Amino acid sequence: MTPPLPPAILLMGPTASGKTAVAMALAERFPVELVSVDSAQVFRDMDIGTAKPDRATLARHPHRLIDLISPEESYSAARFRADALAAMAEIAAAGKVPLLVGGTMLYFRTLLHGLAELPQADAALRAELDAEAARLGWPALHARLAALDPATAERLHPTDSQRLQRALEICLLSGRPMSELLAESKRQPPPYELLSLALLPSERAVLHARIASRFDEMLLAGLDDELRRLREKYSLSLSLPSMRCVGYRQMWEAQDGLLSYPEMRERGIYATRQLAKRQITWLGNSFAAETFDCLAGDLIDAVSRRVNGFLAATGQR
RNA sequence: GGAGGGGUACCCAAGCGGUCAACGGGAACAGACUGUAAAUCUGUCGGCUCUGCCUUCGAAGGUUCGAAUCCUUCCCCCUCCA
Repeated sequence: MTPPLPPAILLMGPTASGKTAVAMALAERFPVELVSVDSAQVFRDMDIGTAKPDRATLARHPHRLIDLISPEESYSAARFRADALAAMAEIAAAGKVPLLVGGTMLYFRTLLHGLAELPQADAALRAELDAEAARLGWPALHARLAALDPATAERLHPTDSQRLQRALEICLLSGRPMSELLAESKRQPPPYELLSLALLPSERAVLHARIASRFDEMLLAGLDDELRRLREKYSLSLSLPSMRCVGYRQMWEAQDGLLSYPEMRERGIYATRQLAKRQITWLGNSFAAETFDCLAGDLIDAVSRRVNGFLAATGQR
């Protein structure tokens, strides 16, 4: 007879679906503590463009895994898993229920399934591979991968730069093909009784309208200045993960005169919509989550009722 | 009023007698995804009874075996001169 697992709640949804509002409402009503699942909110000083909750909200309901690193650094799915499990353990030990909220679906997946034992990122090697790709083109590196790891090469498109780079990195660092290492890995579900909830829009067009007005709000709130300050304070480049975030990248190009202001706005909105689409694809195909229409008027009540039932069933109420 | 330039698919844009349902790019839609994931990449993208057919390149005529491409008239837009 094993002891029952402690409860934890996952709240997933595309950008602009209203995750934060729901999470705040839940935090008001239930003994939960928030953990952010967001690859952009980990960066310090990137507040407006990543739609971080405002100071007052954060003071009332602290979020874990926000403001972890400088925009000069990079985060990773592996680090997220370790950080998230540690945060969850702390919360559970304090008698609270972890509520993981966010839109970075790879991170949710990693939390749910675990990762294979693969070598860490190696900046020097990546730089070498980048240089080689600049000289020969990614299809040439794809051919190189085909010799080292035919199965993975088969699976990857010759222009999928990022995955080709990683697959080569793994082969070169470990001396073994990525496909083998993956095949050896087994699922490592987190030691919690999970309630997975997904927020999805019943009408895409409404989400698109929200995305546009939210982007305009960011511009009004001073995204331009925020990026200026970041560029003064840190040593940044467009190739860093932080500066590839939606909004920052476009604003960077506008500040460098590569885009007009209206073009920047338009492309920022496009990029946000495309991000939302990718998140929706994940939610539609990869997670067994209970879905709620994020456009429904009674969203918060509906989610609250579900959470209430879950916590009652797990003896947490 | 005069002189030029232009109107191409949702948008931008190439084409300038046949190989054009029409290069590119964008958007949109669908999908993939194991240490960069707000990233990276793929597919579809006029319609259909879909190895072919139908309707499209401002409008209407015309030339031609054959036109988005040539001619005529008309409509609209832009620039310059008055």
